Amino acid sequence: MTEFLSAQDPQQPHDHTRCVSHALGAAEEVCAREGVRFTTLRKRVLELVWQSHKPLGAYDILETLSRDDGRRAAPPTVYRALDFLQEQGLVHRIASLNAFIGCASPEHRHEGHFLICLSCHIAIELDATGISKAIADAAKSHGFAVQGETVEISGLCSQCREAA
Amino acid sequence: MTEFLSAQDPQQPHDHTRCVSHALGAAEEVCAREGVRFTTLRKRVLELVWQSHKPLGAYDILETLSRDDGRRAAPPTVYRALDFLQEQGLVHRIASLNAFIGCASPEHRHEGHFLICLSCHIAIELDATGISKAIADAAKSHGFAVQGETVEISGLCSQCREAA
DNA sequence: CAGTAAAGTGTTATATGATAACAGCTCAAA
DNA sequence: TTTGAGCTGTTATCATATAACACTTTACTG
Repeated sequence: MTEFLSAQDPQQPHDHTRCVSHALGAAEEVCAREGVRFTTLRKRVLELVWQSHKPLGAYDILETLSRDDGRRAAPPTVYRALDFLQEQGLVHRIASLNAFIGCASPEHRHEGHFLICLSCHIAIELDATGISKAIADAAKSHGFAVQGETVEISGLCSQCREAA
Repeated sequence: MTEFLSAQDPQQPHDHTRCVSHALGAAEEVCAREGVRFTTLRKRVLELVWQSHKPLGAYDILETLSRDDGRRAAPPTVYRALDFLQEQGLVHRIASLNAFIGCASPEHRHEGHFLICLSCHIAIELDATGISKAIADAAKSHGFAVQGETVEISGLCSQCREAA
C-alpha cells in the first residue's frame, strides 16, 4: 500500500523537521526540473503548509504570514502561492475542508487520496492504487474520461480509535 | 454497475418530469418512514435541486425561490432545507463544487460517488461497489474507521467526448 | 378543544473562503 | 543596462455558509 509515499507514517511520533526539510528539498528539485521559480514567498507558504500533517486553511496561512513574518499579506498573496504549489504538485487541496496539505511525494504527479481524522484532524495521504483502479473501471463503464479525482475519506484514525 | 440506481441514464434524453416525480414520491416515503416532516419548503427545495441533473448551488436555489415563488427567502432558509434533505439522504453535497444534487435512490442510505463532467456539468451518481471496497481496504490497512466518503471524479462524459 | 412544547421558518448580521483588477516590483535574458 | 515577463502588493468585491434570536406552525397532551 505504501509504494511511493515515504515510509514515514505521519501518525507515529517522528522528527517532523525532517518532513519539512524533505518537502522543501523535493520542492527545490521539482521547481528546478520544471524551470519555475521557487520564490521566498512560495517557499515560506509551503513551509507553513508543512508545519503539521493537518490540512491548513488559506486564512490560517495568511495570519501566520502576517504575524510571524511581518509581511503585509492579503488573501491573493496566499492564494497565488497556493495555486502555484498545487500546479507543481507540491500541495493538495482538500475540497471537503477548504484546506491545503503538503504532498509527500511530489516527484511524480498524482491525485491525492486522503484519510482524514474527524478527531485529531490528521490527513493521511494514500497510495491507493486499488482506489484509482476502481475509479478507472467505473469511469470506463460510463465512457467517462477521468481528469481529476477527489477522494477524501473521513472517520477516525487508529490512534483516536484506541484513545476512544 | 447499476445495481440500485434507477436504470435511467441521466445522460440520455428522457422525460425528466418522471425523474422529478419519482424523486418527490420517494422523498414522501422516506419522510413518512422516518417520521419527519416533508414541508412545503423542503419539497420545493428538493424539486428545485431536481430541476436538472446538474449540481445546483444554494444561492441558485435561493434566487429561484425568491423570484419564482415570491417567497421571501434568506440563505438560512435554503441551507436548513438542504441540511434536512441531506440528513434524510435525499440530496448529496458535492464538496468540490459547493453544490447539491438529488439522490437517485434515497430508499437506502449511502455515500454518493460521482462522475462530474467539466464540459456539460452533469453529475452521474455511481453505484461503485468497487470503489467502496477499495476504500474499505485502504482504510483497513491503516486501522482507520470510515465514517464518510467524498468521491468526486471530474472529467468528460461520453457525450461531451463525442462532441469534441 | 385549548394549552403547550417542539419543530420549523423568517430575519438580520456576520463569518469564512476565494477572486478580479490594476499598480508596482524583481529578476533573468538579451 | 534595458526590457519584459513573471511575481507580489493592494483594494475591492464576490461567493458560500452560519450564528442568534424572533415568530409561526404543528402535533401532542390533558
